[in-house]
Amino acid sequence: MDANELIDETVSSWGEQRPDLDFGAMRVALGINVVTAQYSEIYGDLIKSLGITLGEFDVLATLRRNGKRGVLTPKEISRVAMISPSGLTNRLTRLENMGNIDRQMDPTDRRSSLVRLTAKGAKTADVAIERLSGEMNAVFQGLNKRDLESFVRVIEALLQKVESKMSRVSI
Amino acid sequence: MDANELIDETVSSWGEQRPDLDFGAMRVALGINVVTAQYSEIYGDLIKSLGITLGEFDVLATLRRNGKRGVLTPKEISRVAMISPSGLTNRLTRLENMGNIDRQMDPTDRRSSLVRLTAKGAKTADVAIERLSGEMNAVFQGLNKRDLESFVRVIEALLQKVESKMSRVSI
DNA sequence: ATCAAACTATTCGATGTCAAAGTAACTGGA
DNA sequence: TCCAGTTACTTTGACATCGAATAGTTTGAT
Repeated sequence: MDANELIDETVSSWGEQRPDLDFGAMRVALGINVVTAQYSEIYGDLIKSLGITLGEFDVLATLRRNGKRGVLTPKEISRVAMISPSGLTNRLTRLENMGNIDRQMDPTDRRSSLVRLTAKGAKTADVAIERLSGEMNAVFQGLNKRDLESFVRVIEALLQKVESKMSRVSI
Repeated sequence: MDANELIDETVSSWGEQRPDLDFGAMRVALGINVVTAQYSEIYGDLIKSLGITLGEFDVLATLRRNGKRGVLTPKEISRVAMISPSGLTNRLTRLENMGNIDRQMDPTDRRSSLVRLTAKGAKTADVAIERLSGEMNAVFQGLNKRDLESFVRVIEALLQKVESKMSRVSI
């Protein structure tokens, strides 16, 4: 039984148990969930061989997008990586111990610090983004062009509906 | 800055840093990720008031789809809920302590057990699915019909590409 | 009938996350 | 200048999850 069948079975059994409810949107919502979960696992495995997790890559990628020696404050990183302050501290500590980043005092604000990619960290980020972009292109290759355009429109519309709170955007 | 702009900025900054790579698929992939993360949070908050998490609801829903007094073995639950055996044991223990399920010996296989919804658990599942299906319908309401059909086709195509390993399907 | 292999659920240890409290530093109005 | 409020990061404690190891049970080959 493949994923689509399992989703169909889930939705239809709900329809039997609760005929008073409308499960029209549920098939789509479940589909998105499963697709995301599956590909997150694939992407995670892809960079696991580099010795980092997807969450740690979020941080490296956010820095790398700021330049080969990207420098940002933890505050700026947490904004786009959507992680709690305590979670970010732990990620930064791990990445620092691995030698992928270093932390320096911020001369203009002693509460803050400056997080900077090391040469090793930049290399890690570059290899990871090469693999990820390649995998992503492979995933969407061969899909109907018109359908894909509609797909993007729907995603954008859904995003506008929740634009209030921001979330994970790195990679 | 809304979600779409943030994604655009992410992709375009990657394009500047790595002009040798193709980030065509990345905008779509990031969009799906963000949409899923956002709505998972919304759905999670929705049922938090019932005193359970989204993962615990996965279990209750899997049982409830099997009837008002749904009975399944942990093995069967873990198959569709995509959770490790140890993680499921913990979820079942929590749900049992809350009085949402009970566990009995399986008379036909003494290695296994039978997990059954209590009346309270069935009620919890019913209230939760009412809220969730309502919220899901609201989310997709007002979207272009043709685009939505294309959207579903793309989701199904993506699912077929990963049909090997199965994942979270409950709800 | 016996026994090795497979299976089911649980326990244990480690990991990663968050919320809340804590520490230190900055800011601006009186 | 003073100091209350805000901000930035870290620490702490609680918790959910996973992988590996474990205990008991069933299955199947001989």
